[in-house]
Amino acid sequence: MQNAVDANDFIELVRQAGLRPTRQRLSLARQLFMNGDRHVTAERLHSESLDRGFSVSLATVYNTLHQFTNAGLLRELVVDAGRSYFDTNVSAHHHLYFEETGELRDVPGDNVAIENLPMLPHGMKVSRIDVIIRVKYGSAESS
Amino acid sequence: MQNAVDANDFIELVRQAGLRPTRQRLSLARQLFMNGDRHVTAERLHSESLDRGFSVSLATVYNTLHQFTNAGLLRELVVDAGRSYFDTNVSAHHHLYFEETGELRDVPGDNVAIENLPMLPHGMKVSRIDVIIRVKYGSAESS
DNA sequence: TTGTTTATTAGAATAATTCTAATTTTTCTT
DNA sequence: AAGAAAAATTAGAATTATTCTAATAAACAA
Repeated sequence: MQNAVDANDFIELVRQAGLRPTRQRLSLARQLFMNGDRHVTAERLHSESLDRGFSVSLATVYNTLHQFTNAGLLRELVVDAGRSYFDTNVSAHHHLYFEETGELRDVPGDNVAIENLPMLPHGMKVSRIDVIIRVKYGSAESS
Repeated sequence: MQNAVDANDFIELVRQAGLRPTRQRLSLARQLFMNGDRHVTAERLHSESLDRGFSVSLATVYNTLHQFTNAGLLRELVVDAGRSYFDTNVSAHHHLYFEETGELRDVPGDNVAIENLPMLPHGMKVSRIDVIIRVKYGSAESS
């Protein structure tokens, strides 16, 4: 177990987000960022924590997810009403959403071109562009 | 008031959606489709109805919005967690979302090109592509 | 340490939506 | 037009995701 990833490896990450490296935040950071990209809900992250034997309140999970999002470590993602996903991949990219299973998969950002952005009202800027390609079971043809 | 639009003008629309043309559905259809394109929430449509002196239950508003959506008369649209909008424009198009005000505006569909769709798993088809361009107050540059 | 600031927590509160079971309306059959 | 059957509407309860509250605990600076 010499070089297993442990929560302390995330102290700097959390500090640089302007947050105190508490046990909870470190543990959640580890769960989020230890492996590759993830799309996770608050509930899921919470129960995952409990399963791993790390007790944290749901309120803290929500707080942490929002703080990480504000710090640019996560991106919030809404695919269907009444449920937020948090994506650990914050680079420009889009999403493939499997309607039946609820699975969410990344699509490289350069696959999608926004051609003629409409005129934005004066003083407005684009803060983000979300593209969600919804797929479902069925034979050929896009709807 | 010879040719004011009244709810009966929507009998055929509702029938063709495979639904009985009840007072409630006709009145809601009128509110939704009488004027140009709209982006409306259930709560809004409900209170608008009451204001117009037409009493309908919130449950019926929800039922009707979903039935119209299933019939292809509306398109459901999720821009932020925990709130659905229903769009009376069901042709291919996208959205501009003003983060501060919550305003939602249509963008013609041909302004956005999806270049290299990733390989879809066998037997899957695209059911819809949602593009939301989020804008906020600020000087120039996209994020 | 000791005090001050910031986090965490359990549980209550809120908000949007869905469900339930009773009543009313619409439609179909005659 | 009446009666029966099917479908729709309703009030209010229930559910779900999320946020709030105010009390306790942990982190940091002096």
